[in-house]
Amino acid sequence: MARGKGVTIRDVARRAGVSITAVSHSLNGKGTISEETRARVKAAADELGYQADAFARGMRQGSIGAIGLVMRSLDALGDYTPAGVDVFERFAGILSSRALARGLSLTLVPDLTRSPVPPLAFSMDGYVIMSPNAQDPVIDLLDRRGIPYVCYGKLLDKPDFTRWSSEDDPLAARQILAHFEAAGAREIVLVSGTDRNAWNADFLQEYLSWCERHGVTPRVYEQSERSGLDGGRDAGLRILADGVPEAVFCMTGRHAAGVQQEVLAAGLAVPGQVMIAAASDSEHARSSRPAITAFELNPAGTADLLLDMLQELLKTGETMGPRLTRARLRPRASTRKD
Amino acid sequence: MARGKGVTIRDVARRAGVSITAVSHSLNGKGTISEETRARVKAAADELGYQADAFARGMRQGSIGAIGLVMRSLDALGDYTPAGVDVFERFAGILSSRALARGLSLTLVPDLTRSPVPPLAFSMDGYVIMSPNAQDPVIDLLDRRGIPYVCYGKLLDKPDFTRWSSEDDPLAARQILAHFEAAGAREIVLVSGTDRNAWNADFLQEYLSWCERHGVTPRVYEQSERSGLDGGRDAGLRILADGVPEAVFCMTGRHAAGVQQEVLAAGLAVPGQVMIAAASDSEHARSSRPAITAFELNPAGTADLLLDMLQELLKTGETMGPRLTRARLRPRASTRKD
DNA sequence: CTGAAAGCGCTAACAC
DNA sequence: GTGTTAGCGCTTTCAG
Repeated sequence: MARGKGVTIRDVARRAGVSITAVSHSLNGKGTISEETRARVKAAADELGYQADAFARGMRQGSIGAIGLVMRSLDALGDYTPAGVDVFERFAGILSSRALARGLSLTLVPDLTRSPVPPLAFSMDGYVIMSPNAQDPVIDLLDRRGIPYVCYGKLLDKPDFTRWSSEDDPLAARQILAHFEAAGAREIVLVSGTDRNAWNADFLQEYLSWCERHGVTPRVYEQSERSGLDGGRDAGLRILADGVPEAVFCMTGRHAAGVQQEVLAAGLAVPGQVMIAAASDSEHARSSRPAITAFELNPAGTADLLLDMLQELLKTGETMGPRLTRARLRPRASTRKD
Repeated sequence: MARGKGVTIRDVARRAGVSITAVSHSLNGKGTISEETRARVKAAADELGYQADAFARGMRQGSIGAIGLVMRSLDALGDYTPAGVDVFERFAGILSSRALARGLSLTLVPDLTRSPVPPLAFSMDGYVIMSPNAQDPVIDLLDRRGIPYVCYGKLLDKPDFTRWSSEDDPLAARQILAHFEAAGAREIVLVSGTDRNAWNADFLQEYLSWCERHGVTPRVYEQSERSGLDGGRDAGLRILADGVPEAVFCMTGRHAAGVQQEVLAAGLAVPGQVMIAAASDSEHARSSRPAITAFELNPAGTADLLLDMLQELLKTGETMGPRLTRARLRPRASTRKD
């Protein structure tokens, strides 16, 4: 059952009146087969609805045309509910359709280090790891097993690791800081996430370096990515208690929306007195009033680059990275100062 | 490469000083093996980090612990971008983690009838088809190949088909109509989607039957699920042009938000003059002002029921359905009449 | 209780 | 150009 209707290469060979080698070679364009035989075999295969058994083939060639996706940022959540960041919600679907276009199927594999590990997990051709953490056990496991992988986001603790792609986060960080600056803000607050990934680290570092260059005391408020709107409100209250800043930059759209609610509730004007922006766009950012300026990430472009790298890695055993895409800043009312 | 580090059953056998049969039986709890041997084998397997090759195993037993997910509602979109309906965005992730808990991995397979079909596609143990269309070619293909599947949503053109699960849509439809009625509305308009699936059909049918029972002339406005907020605004304008109703019921949260924007723009009060509700919750519905009443679907519960059915089907060759879950009506300000 | 051996469907040497 | 054959790693009779 579930095995290509039981039509084997032997059936096709019999039908076409040739050997099974002839069938294999014809269908895979491998050996030296006359055009005529090739055509006859193809016809026979079509008539029978022949489809090479993926397992048998995989067993012989050691690869099967399937890659796995591990979403580290979602592993913390039991139910894989989107964390309110557009890019997470969309990436699996986008990667899957991009992979399909290359003849690869995409399997979602939650945390490989937790049992039960699905049987196929260690037989994937390779993996895409989204938002790997520092000292990520999943990365260790793949290394130990010698399974090829590429990452969406760099490995914080392995600066020599190059097989990653992502939006250019430091660039985006500088861009938003310049955006605030151009609108006249100097006292800028950062609401960062708590996951130990490159995304948080890069923005934090650029922020700190900006503060240093401008002689401003940094104000960083940590808030779990998963705390959502309420976490944003919490951060907002803490920020206001410490003194009203000219601008607040949040890593997630939900946090930004929460901060904005509290800022408005305190009777402050957005963007008049406080500007607000987010490092990742989401429905919350778009539909808040005023709408919140945010970066639209580029999961589609990044997915393509990651697949390029992974395929190269599978083929040649190595690949060169990192490869960067660009996030697009979407200026909205929350930072419009005129 | 990518093959369990190359540790085979033979290596384990040698290490434990037994035959490969003993290893296989020990690890799978199959034959009659002494407790002592079993323990020795297990120890050897652990030390070597042995992991049975999924392809070899799959080849022998014809199944591999992997199921496929086809999202018909998203196949129409090239990039699998969520259509603004919570349940689509979440279902893949939820199903994947629920499947994992049962030792199954989940592979996303966009439209099986379009090439190139990934190699594994026809070797899946079974499939979950989300929102199958009427006369769905994917269903035909699976039937032809004899590949087991279950559906999220019934097959409109196959009333005898029972291997499906979903929220009880007719019940939800009656519930929202009663909700409107209780708030004093009689002239109710339906903004339906255009996909030919059970979801649309069931709501439409209950709506028509309600109208008939109440001697009200039905007013149905079709709008593609993919038209989003703009589509909702368009529907809103058409509705207002035809006469202001007491209530508008939209299949998607985005449509509802769009309709509400136009209703408010026309100077009408929501819910004072026009009430609005949606058949599926989404960020749009929640963050509109006033917030829009909507049904919160139950993808987690439905995923479990679907997996129950699929596993039963795989094991016994048959399963009984349909199995219904319940959507929860979330009353919000858009229908609060006091 | 344990092991030898057949064979799943396929690909790739290697003969013819 | 074409066919024979040896396995890939595993499970499963079937003898011992």
